[in-house]
Amino acid sequence: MKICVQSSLKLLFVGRLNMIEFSCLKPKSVLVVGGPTASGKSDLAIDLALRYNGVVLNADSMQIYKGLPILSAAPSAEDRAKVEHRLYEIFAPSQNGSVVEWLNLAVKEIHKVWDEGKMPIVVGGTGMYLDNLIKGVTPIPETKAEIRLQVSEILRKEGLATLYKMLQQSDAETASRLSENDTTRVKRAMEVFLDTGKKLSDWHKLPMIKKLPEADFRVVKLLPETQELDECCYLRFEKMMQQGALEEVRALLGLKLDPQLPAMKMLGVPELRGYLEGKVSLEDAVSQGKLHTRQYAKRQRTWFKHKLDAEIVLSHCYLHKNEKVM
RNA sequence: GCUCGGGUAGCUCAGUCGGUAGAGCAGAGGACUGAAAAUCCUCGUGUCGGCGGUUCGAUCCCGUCCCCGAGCA
Repeated sequence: MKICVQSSLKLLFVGRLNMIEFSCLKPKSVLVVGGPTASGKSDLAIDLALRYNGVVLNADSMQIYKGLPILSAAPSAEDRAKVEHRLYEIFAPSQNGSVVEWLNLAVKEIHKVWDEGKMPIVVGGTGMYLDNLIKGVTPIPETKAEIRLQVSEILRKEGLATLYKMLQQSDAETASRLSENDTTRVKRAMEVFLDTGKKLSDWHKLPMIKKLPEADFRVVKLLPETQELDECCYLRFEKMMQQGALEEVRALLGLKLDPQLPAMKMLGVPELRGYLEGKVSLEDAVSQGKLHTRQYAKRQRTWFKHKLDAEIVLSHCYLHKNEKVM
């Protein structure tokens, strides 16, 4: 009988598949690929799928939407022909997805892939999604739509300062943890309190619930140095422009969606929209798009660096031989 | 050539009724528990265009020179 010892951290200096080896995979293993945008994780996922008889599952909060295949870097027909991809482009851009919605779908798909005798390969740049999948979620019930609306109204009429004061009174612990400028989190904390009658800080003291307690997560993360990552981001945005990103945004604007929707905030959309509406030159729009892409990549890099434990860390972008950086 | 604006942080600009200066953006690092490609936190010395003058003290006032923009010739 073979004795399995999970390898400790492997540091790879060249992003080539022949150096990536997962030993002792089990029937309930899940390969996880995390890393910043443009680091080549989708290609890595495909190569892993080819090698381990896998199905690629999306863990990216933007690639889940339809309508922006170029800007979201959705898998191409060619990629889909190589290996099966699931959970891509399944929500309308008018929808507002969430971590838990994704998580429920992902859990279902992972079970299906296991049942098919294949290896689920979860890949994405949304750290929080991977975190919730691997470490679990706090058991807070879904807040009611009317509560969320109520909080939005307070925010709109009274402002964030008022909302923050309310939070200080109802949940001082969370309030002190948050910045008074953090709209997203102050809102969320207030919604939870009003809906459940229980403080968010108390909810957080409960044990996390793992949706896949039986899963053996095997993680590889890409962590290229900033300079290399920047180059990858620039190239990627240029490629998107060549592929017709502008037309894609034009079509999206035709839908007249609420600009607050996640799909409307996708990198490149606000920038190219500025050009299409005659507010900035194309050159400026593109350089802003590149800039925001690399700023985003930096944020993701920070997340993955500190929050995603991995047994394999790649210190370069994962590129195929015909692609070159710089 | 003349007149009027300007020349201040990598960029755009504010300001100092004379006591050596500060915002936004960019940049660096960080956070992140149901919008996360979201949201947020921390970090600001630069010959204040050059040279003179006035002054205890000039980036600020005066002179002069250089550069940019607009107008007039």
